[in-house]
Amino acid sequence: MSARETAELLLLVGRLVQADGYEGELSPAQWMALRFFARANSFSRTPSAFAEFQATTRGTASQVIKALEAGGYLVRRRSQADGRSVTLRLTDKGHEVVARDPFEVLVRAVDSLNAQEQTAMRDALHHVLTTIAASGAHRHFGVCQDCAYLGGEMYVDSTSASRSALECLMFGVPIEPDDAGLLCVHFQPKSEHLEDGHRE
Amino acid sequence: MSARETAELLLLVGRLVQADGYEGELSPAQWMALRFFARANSFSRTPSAFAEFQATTRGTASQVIKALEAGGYLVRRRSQADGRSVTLRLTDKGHEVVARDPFEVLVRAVDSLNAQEQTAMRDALHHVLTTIAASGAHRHFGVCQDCAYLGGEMYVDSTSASRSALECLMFGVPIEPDDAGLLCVHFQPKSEHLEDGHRE
DNA sequence: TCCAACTAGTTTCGAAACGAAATTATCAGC
DNA sequence: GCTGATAATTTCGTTTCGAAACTAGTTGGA
Repeated sequence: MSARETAELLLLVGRLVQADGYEGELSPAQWMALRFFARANSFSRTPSAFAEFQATTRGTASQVIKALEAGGYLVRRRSQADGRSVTLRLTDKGHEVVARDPFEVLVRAVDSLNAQEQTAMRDALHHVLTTIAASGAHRHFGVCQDCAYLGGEMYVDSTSASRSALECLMFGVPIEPDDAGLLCVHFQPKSEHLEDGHRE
Repeated sequence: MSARETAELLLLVGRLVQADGYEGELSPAQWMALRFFARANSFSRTPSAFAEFQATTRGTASQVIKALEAGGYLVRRRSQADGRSVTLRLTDKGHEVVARDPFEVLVRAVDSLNAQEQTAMRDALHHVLTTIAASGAHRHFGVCQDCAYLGGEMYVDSTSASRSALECLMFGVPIEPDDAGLLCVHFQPKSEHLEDGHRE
């Protein structure tokens, strides 16, 4: 009963923030895309990855990207490894704009919670998202730190960003320091229990 | 920094659930309307209230309602108190459908959290929603129990539904037992501090 | 080498959802 | 009755979306 109420609140918050996004230069979908490309690692800055992240089709994703490109927020570059593939990158203008995201209202609201509440909320959302992703056909994106394919040097302190030579076991390539904290399409949760383990 | 991540998770969960809503008989907007009219009290089952709840215009709300009415999910009745006003009610078919809401995935996901986590999440969402509502032009809906206009008999146990003769101080009318737990347009938070008070 | 199956991305199309503005009907105050 | 406000609806043009068709590059046999 209370679970239903909480779930409704969740949906409503998303709805309100999205509605706020309308009044401005970019549409809600465009904001989502810009946020995604700002937060995705080099493996994941592609139209397909964004489509999956957004639970939409590649066609729709393509249109959103085209609009952002036309507006000068994104630039594209063909992959030299795979001629079909395309990588998107934020321009300076794009970076300026994400800094003025209307979504900052939500960030500030979350920030006004105390540390314990923030941790509880993030962990709970994490759990909910994993559950939904498991039940549906959706993929759950994540960062290297929480990924099953993370290899190389051990790290001890889970709160500090890792900066030593880590390796992605999926591709056998070193993980760039800049990429370690960014979202990845190929993310694989270590395990259900481990994912929830760091809760106090 | 972590607040940003949490906020993104929040938005993403909303997006995923909405995407799930697409595959079926009803559109996401129609699902929202059906949920709203299932959970709103008798003061609030109007097109205008739904529009405000959804942060959309009355015109858009009107169209969604018309579609649901045509599908046999809602019935309308003119208010005898105010000839302009209209009250919507779910049909049996409407009730059947909300029970099979794709959004149930989210409810189950929230339900899989332990009691403490659920409470923490609901309180945190509550706080976030209030903050957003305060910063923007949006109104925050709520239930009689948390409302500044609640009068009449005292209640002690906040977890059990109140069943004695409560009164709405705004209209000076008794609150029907069925309405006490439902959302209300005229909801007014008691105070910022009291709202956050019942946290441990 | 050639060809079939596959994958990344794009385009097109029709169905919606949306906000804005105009419209109708009703109410409240004078 | 007259005026202004309010509840709801209608209309219109724009935007967004998913589905499906399409282009181009890749992969893996035979």
